[in-house]
Amino acid sequence: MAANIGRPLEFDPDTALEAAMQQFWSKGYEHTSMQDLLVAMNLSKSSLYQTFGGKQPLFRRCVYRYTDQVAQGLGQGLAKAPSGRRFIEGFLNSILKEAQDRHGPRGCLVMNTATEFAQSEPEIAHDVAQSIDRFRDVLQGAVERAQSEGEIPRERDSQMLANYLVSSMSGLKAQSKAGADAARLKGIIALTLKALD
Amino acid sequence: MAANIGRPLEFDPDTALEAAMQQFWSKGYEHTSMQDLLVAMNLSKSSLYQTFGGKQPLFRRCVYRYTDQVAQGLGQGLAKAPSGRRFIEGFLNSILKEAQDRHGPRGCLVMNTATEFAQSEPEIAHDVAQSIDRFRDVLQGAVERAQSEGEIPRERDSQMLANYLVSSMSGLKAQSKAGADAARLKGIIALTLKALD
DNA sequence: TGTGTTATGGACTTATCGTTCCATATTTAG
DNA sequence: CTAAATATGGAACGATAAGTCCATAACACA
Repeated sequence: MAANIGRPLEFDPDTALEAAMQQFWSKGYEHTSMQDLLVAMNLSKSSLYQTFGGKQPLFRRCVYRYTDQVAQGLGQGLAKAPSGRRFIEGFLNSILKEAQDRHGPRGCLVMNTATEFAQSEPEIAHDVAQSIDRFRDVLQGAVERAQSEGEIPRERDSQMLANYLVSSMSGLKAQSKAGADAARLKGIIALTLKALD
Repeated sequence: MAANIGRPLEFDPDTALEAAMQQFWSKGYEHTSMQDLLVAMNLSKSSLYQTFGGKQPLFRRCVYRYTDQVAQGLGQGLAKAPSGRRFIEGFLNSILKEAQDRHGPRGCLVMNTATEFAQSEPEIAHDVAQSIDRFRDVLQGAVERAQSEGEIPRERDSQMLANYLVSSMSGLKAQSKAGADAARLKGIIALTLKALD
């Protein structure tokens, strides 16, 4: 496939992609210029175009990468968690930490993308919907584990609960980004968990 | 104050502002160009700059206008509602209608603005935080009315419940914008209401 | 009617955007 | 050592953005 002939790349595409993702996550698509990307990724314009095809294709790869990382991270967290319920609690509480992150609260890249593009770009809207369903599926696994462990009533619809958790996460991250303090977020989280009983 | 001397305006500033707000709500700040605004508002560039000062000041006035309209609309809805609880249910269910709106699901202009600017523009972040608190205050009134009517337990913290409702609304609107269908939204709404019991 | 005041339309300016292109550098295969 | 292939750096391009400026139009008042 990839011919091993010719001059070799002077950068690691994966590292560059990660840097681009961080930029888009912090500033959104429109507020990130090519210049910003070139600096963050530490490569030349030609290399960016040759390797990633341009700004928009790069962005879509970043959203995909983010989705993978988050879904995979949640899956691993669930595997290690002492119980499904505890995992869900930890998942919601982790939003509190984001506010103290060095980047500040950046929200969820997928939902940020939905806000920026869902209305105008059908292809990106499709990516977003797929990402959301991936998050939902992992959380549904957590709900079902909690049900099997007796921490959530078995008769509840696990898929709906998972949809609810995705929606709640999105709301919480938006509140955090909009300046809500820790006390407010904690209160919202506590109420959110009530719906699981 | 406003001198009534000189050539009179050929447009109604309030109508123009409403048109600008609809544009910003539909497309966001960056995706709305001056050209878009001039067409939507039906006025000349000079008039826009003279009357509104430029794109950013116009945008902030639009966000303020939106906040006023929503807060006032909620207040009137609450006054007419048969009960506090019923008002809250109607408030959440109204998000379902937005998806069938001729504009499509546009989310909440205030939260869209938070997503686009909270990280980079402190002044706008301040406006956003104020708007959120105004929404919260109206909803807190609804919660307290429901408590006095025996539909929500009196011992619950009405302010926290109101914060929770704001966050839930924001999450729901984001899900709607991201393509969630009516069934999914209804399920989330039903779960959201459980937290009030 | 004339003067001061504000509004309007449109040309113009300046900056920045994403993208393309080409000459040059660096590698592998034969 | 040569030729083919790929990567890189930087100049140049076309488009579009927001914002400014000025000549002209339309009013109120005296």
